Amino acid sequence: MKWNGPLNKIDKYKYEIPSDYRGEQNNLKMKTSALIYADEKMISSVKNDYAPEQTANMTMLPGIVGKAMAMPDIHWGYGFPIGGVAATDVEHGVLSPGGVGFDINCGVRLLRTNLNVRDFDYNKIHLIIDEMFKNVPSGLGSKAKIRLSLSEIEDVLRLGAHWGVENNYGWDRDIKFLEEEGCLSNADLSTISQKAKHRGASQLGSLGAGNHFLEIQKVAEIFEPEIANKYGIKNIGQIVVMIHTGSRGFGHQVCTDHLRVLDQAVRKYHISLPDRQLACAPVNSIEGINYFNAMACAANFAWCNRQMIVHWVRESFERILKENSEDLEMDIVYDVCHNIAKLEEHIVDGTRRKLYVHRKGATRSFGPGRREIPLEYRDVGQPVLIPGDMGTESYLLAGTKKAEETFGSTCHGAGRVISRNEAVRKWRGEEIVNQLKNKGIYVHPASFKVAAEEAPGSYKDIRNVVDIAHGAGISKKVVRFIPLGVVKG
DNA sequence: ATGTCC
Repeated sequence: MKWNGPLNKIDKYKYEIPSDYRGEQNNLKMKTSALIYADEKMISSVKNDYAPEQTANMTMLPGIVGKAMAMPDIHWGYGFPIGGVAATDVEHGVLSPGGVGFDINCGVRLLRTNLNVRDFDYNKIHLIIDEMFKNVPSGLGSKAKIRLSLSEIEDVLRLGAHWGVENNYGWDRDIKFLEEEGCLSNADLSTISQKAKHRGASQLGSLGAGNHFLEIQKVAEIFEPEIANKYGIKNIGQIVVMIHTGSRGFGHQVCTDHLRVLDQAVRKYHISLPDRQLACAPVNSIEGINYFNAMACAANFAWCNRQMIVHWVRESFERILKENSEDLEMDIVYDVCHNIAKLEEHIVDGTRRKLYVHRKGATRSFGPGRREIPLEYRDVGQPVLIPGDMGTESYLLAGTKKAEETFGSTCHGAGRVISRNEAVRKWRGEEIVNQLKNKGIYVHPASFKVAAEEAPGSYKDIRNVVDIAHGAGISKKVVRFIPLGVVKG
C-alpha cells in the first residue's frame, strides 16, 4: 500500500498531511493536520506504507487536541500506526485501544553494571547469555516458572512492580527508577475477564517472542558526559543490560476484550470513524473508563514482568561471575513504556491542560523539571531508552523541553521495513546467527525462525530514526550502545 | 505483539 496523498515538507525533520486532505473515507473530515517526523532519507519508507493514511485517520478522533503525530519509526499498525501519538480532551475526547496497541506497556528497561569489556573475559558473555536464556522463559507461548493463584495475579495487577519487589524480585530502590514507579493506581480488577487473569497467571515472568529480547551491550559512544554520568553511565566499554518485553498474553487479552466492548460503544455514542480499528469510547463513558482502568492492570502486569526478569538477569550474572549483583552495581537506569495512554498535564497554546495522551510505539520524553521524573534525573530530563535491531546499536536519550510539541513524546525503536513472513523467505536463521557471531555478537534465539524474522535487514536504520528525533529536538542523544550478546524470544 | 481462528 503506497501513499499517494499530500505530504508537505515543513522543515528538515517534519512533514505534514494538511487538514483539507480527504482520505479513503472521504465523507469524514480531518479535524486537524497530521505531522510526521521524518527526513528526506526516511520519507520514502514512510510513503511506502499504509501508515500515513492511518496518521490522517487519527485526526478524525473526537476531541483530538493539537495535531495527530507520528514518530520517525512509524509503520503500519492496528488502527493507529506504530509510532502514533494523539492527545484527547478530558471532557470531549475518546480513549482508543488501537492508540495503545495489543502489547499494553510494552517497554524497555536498562540495567547498568560496573563491568567493562576492557577487563572482561569475553567468553563470559556467551555463558551469561546462555544462563539468562535458561533462567528467563522465552519464545512463543512461553510459560511462567511459578504458578500464581488467581488472588496472587490480582495482587500483581493492582501493585505492578511493587508486587515483584515485595516478593523478593529485585531491590527496594528499583521502584524509584521506573516510569510511574512501576504502578498505575487506577487499575480496576472488575474490568478484567477471567480468561485474561488465567492467561496472565501462567505467563508472569516470561520474555515472549518476536522483537522481545535481553541484550548485554557495551557503551560505544557518550554524547553528553554530564547527563550520562547522572544516569550512571561513566565509561566507554561499560557493560549494560537492556530488557525489552511487555504484558504478554494478558495485555493482548485485555485489548481484545475491550475492543469488543468499544466496537459497540462506537454505535451507542454515535461516533463516526474512518476505520473500525479506531474503535473508541468517550473518556467519561463507562466503556472508556473501564478500558482505561483495564489498561492500567495490563501496564502493571508488564512492570511486574520486567521486574521479575531483572531479578533473574542479576542472578544469571551472579552465577557465572560468582559475584554479588549489588557489588556489580546492577542498578536500574530507567524503565519506559512505549505502548500506553496516560492522563498528563501539557501546555496547549499557552494554557496548562489535562489530556489523555496515547503513545503507540512512542516513548515519553519529558524534559527537565517535570515532577514525574525521579529527583536524581529531574534537572537533566528523563532517560529515554531506544532499542535498535540485534545487530546494530541502541540508544539512551534524554527527554527535552522541546518535546512539549509532541506532548512529551519521541520515537521508540527501529521499526520494521520488511514483514516477518518476507524476512523468513529472505534469510536463514542459522546464517543470521553466524553473521552476527562474526561481528562479535553472540545470539541465543528461541528458534531459528525468530532469528530470520529479526534479521537486522528487516529493520529501519536505527541511527536514522534517532538522528531525526535528535535533530527535531524531541529528545537528545546521550549514549550509544553496541550489542555483545542477545537472548531472542 | 499474540495459545498468529475457540
